Amino acid sequence: MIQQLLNHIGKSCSIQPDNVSLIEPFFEHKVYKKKELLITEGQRCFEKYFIIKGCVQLYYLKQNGTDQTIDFAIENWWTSDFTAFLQGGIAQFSIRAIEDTEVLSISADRQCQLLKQVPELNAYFHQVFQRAYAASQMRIRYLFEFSKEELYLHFLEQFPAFTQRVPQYLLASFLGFTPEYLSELRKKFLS
Amino acid sequence: MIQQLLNHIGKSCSIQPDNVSLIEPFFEHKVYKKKELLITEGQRCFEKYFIIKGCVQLYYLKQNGTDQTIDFAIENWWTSDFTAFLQGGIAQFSIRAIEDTEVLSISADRQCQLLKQVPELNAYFHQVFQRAYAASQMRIRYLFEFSKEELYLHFLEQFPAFTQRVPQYLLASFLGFTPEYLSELRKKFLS
DNA sequence: CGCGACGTTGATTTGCCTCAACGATTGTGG
DNA sequence: CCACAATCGTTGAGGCAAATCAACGTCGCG
Repeated sequence: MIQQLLNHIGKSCSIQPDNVSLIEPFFEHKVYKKKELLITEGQRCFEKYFIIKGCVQLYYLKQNGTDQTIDFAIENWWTSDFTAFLQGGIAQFSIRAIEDTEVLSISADRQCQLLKQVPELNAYFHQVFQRAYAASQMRIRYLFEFSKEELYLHFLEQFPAFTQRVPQYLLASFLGFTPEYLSELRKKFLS
Repeated sequence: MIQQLLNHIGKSCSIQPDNVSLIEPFFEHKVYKKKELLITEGQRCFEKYFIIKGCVQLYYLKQNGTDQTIDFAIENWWTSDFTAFLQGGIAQFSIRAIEDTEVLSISADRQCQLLKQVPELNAYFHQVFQRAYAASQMRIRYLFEFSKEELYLHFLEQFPAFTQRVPQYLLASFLGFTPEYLSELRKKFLS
């Protein structure tokens, strides 16, 4: 469990074996059922989450009452409302488990202590966030570059496995259009 | 010059005084005239840039031949095509100076060496990218949440200074719509 | 079985783009 | 210092992608 996180860390930086046992107690193991919320828009958010198993959705509520999904996170990804996490402030997003999900969570405070004790981990998080930011730049590019139809086809191509994993209406919410329009597209490209 | 970067670093982590002189030679000071390119879509990109002075635009070329701006960067921001930077690959974006601009640049290789010698800097970059990623999450939110009209008004409100600094057509390109439509909006809200 | 979640279909509307043409402003070489 | 070109901004007509709204299948679950 913690081992999975350690493996992931090990890819970016090497930690002294005697630090391994040091790291574990900083994290809290949490389990969520499908549809449960990890954090809620409008409430304080102190924590970030490393997904051990499952899948979650980062989203906010639109004026019309439907969700807009910003991002999905699956095994070995970090997720949170990072603006709130950084400032210890009010979350602008919610995070919901869309499958039964296990995470390791850590609060900003405890992360701060952890990094003092095991500063090598900064190299790990540097990597994690540089990659996340790079992916985000590309995401923004695609949002501008592609029509909704192209966004859909591009997603199918890049993440065919994901299509099995999430229901249609979540896909639509992630890509930023209505389930009705997705339905139209599926009819057009039925295979 | 290097001092400006050191100041910025100093806000996130403390470096040993004897490391200060160590850091400088890893960076290259470069100067660009308005409209010059720092990196070019389709060519290799090895470097990232810390803006000392000026303003640059990260963008790509759309099919219709116009630019789509992904991001601006000004004093004390890092910019690059990070996907290419991380993989030493082909850039999918160009970066253009939109004012006369001075930067400190560092290649991925040299950054790697630097981080070996001054590992404290990982804490700095961890901060930088976590913040950048947080901002990117919010950017994506706004792209979904707001109509073009709202995007425009929201930008005016959040970055009034910027409006003086960049021409209208760049603003339109950043917000993702046509100069013609921006013109319509300006007429509507002329103050 | 009956209810709620999910998906589909079609009619109508609209936000924004495209294209084309025309002022205004800037800058550059003669 | 002017002339001419290029850059930048505006205006209007016409068109389309995608949203909205409403209604109807369909499946899984209590």
